[in-house]
Amino acid sequence: MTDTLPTYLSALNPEQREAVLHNGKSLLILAGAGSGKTRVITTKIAYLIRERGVPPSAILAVTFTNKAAREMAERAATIDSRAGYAMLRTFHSFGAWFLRRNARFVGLNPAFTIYDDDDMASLLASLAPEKSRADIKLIAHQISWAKDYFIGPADPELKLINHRKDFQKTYARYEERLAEIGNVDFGDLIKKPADILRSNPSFAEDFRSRFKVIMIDEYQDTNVAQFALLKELCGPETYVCVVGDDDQSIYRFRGAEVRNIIEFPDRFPNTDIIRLERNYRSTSAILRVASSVVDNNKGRLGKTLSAERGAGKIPVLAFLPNQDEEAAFAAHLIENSVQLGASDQPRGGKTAKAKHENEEKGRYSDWAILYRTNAQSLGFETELLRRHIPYRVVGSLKFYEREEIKDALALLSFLVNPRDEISFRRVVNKPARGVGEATVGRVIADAAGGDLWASARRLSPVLPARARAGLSVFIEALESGRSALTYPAGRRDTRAPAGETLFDADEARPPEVGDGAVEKTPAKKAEDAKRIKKAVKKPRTGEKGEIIAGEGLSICVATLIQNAGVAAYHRTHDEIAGNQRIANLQELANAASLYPATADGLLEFLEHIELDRSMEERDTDANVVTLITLHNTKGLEFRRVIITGVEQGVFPRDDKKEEEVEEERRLFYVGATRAMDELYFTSCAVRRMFGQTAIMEPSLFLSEIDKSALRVIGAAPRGFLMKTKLGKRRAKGAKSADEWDIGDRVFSDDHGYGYVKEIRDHATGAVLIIRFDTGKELSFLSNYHRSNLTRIDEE
DNA sequence: TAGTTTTAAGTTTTT
DNA sequence: CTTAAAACTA
Repeated sequence: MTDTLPTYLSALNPEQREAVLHNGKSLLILAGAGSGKTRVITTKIAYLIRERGVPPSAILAVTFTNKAAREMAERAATIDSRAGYAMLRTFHSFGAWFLRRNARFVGLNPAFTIYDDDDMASLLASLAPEKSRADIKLIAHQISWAKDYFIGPADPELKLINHRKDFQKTYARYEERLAEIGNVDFGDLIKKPADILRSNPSFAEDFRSRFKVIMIDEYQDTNVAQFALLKELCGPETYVCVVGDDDQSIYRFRGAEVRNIIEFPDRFPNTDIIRLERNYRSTSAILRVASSVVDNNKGRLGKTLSAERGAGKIPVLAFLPNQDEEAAFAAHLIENSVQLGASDQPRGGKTAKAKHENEEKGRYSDWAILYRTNAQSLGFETELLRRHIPYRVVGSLKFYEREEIKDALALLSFLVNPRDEISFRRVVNKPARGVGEATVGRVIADAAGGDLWASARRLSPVLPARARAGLSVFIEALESGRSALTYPAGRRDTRAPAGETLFDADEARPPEVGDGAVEKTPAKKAEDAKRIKKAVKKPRTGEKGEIIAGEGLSICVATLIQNAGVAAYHRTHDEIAGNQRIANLQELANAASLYPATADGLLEFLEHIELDRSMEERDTDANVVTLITLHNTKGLEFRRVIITGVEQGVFPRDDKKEEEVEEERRLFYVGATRAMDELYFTSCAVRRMFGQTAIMEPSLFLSEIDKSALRVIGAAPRGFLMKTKLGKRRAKGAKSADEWDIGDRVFSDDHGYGYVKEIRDHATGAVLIIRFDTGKELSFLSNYHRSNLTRIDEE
């Protein structure tokens, strides 16, 4: 039996094994939901190292999220520890890595910081102050869109995004200004590396020898620019393996191009295709529901998932009157299942197995509540809190969106890059220290696109007393932050001249072609992860509310925040909210303690924050319910899933065009296939949206499911699924008609006088269409709006 | 310039 | 309804 496969390979099914052992030119793995795709990738990495002698550093594996990258690294390392030396990153983080090492090709200082969408908008606003915010946002969006499609300002294809000449001009000016500042935006992290490789053929040829194997996960969500980058990274020797599922492409709005996966075999000649269609996650009842919706899509490769886990429970669709009931329903389901487990708990001695089963039954962490938009989480949070059900909200980026955190980060960014006008404007007078618009304007004009820190220093003596004093505080704070840093290696003079950048362009690191010397060891990475957890868990704050410095980079962060007067401002300004803000700043400082107190460490810290804002280390052991957007569930699985708000206008939104509806269908498919054992849908008759109570219809997707595939709870609206006779409902409608008649005069506190124009039936009673004297027409549900609407009896 | 009041606008999904 | 920007006042 010496010729049998090693255990880690024999554990795979034939298709998975074929995918792992495949060798040839390029490979496309079409992996359905729950088909063990991650396992294939991680095993393949280990296999290449073990059996094929591929050096780990010659393997590049690209994932979609940082979380996925971490997970993959962990799993691969359990098969072979050397896998930890492979490069596992997101596309953007790979782009940043590449760009820092090869920035000189595009005249960029390697110490760039990364602008997020807000910074992008601020920069655009400073270029075109006459434009409204909505316009700025649109332009910002179109520019990122262009970059996702690998279109520069000079490319004729730009017309396809916005044909107007002034858009082209704005884009060009934006690029110029960004280059002057020396920063990059998200799109640049992909586009610039591709540009560099494309326009430097001999360098590109050298670089291609670094990575012999390139694997890309979630390939269905890559965009045109990422495809271009992939093409540039591939030499004649490179082995390319992409993995994806066209039915799970859900990031079109961000430039994802499903065609990348559909046309992959055409773009990479001699591609072999392997399909993974055995689903190990969900029961067939769940898969049936998921497939019946996505089957309505036209543009897809098509596949048939087979359930390896048997029939299972029929998914439940609950029609509920409103959001509160929806939250209560979800909470009730969870509570019930957990209590069931608890009450079954053995009183006396029972076997460990029985105990284990009970525990499984009763865990909060089996449950996930899914919703389309982050805003929907609120109602569930309230209800879960009330019932003392533990939960966690995944992925709302709130922490880094808090004003105090953005301010602190802007201070740090400015410290790294004193040409960063956007950060400078944000923090120079925050908290207010007498540096007004006029002074800011003078400094910016004086710097003329150059070093603002130096200009501030130079101008300070000639400014009026108040501005001078304020600016001095700002400059001194920066200097205190800088002196908390050690300078980059190789620099003799630790005392930098005033206003000098931490990194100078001429000091740029030499280009790196495949050395990989600075990569962290797997052990180091694991240790870092532990320290992150520890630091984040224990936020300490000083007694008087000052920010306490820990070790490493936190000294710099704490010093800077402290001396800029930010902490003092929050402390004195708002006692209640201020405490929270200071605690947040403290948390930021704590997170920084993991990085060395060097300029490089600061850069690394900022980059980490820009590229991975999720903050939470997913603590899989915690026994809590997960609240999460449908988008965020990609790659996750839960025993029991509740998909909420399955209503027309919410999921899908009604303003969707056909192609976008297809994308929402895929999102439905992604959400439903997260469930292992039980799946629930909730659909409300009424929902508070935009500050108004709207009458909802069940989602189009629900009507695409065969009624035998779902168990329906609650009253379905008429005409939906159940083919009830019209007359039956009429009788009920007549009931409410004795309260309301067409033509009744009504009064509403919000909208004034009006009359009943129409009465319609709905799941929970009559719907009144009221035409107000203002000309506005609104719908009211008679059972839920009585307080808002009164009938005026006329003679 | 800072703080307050008023008004308007916006709510998808994320690296 | 909430949040953010603009306008206004001290």
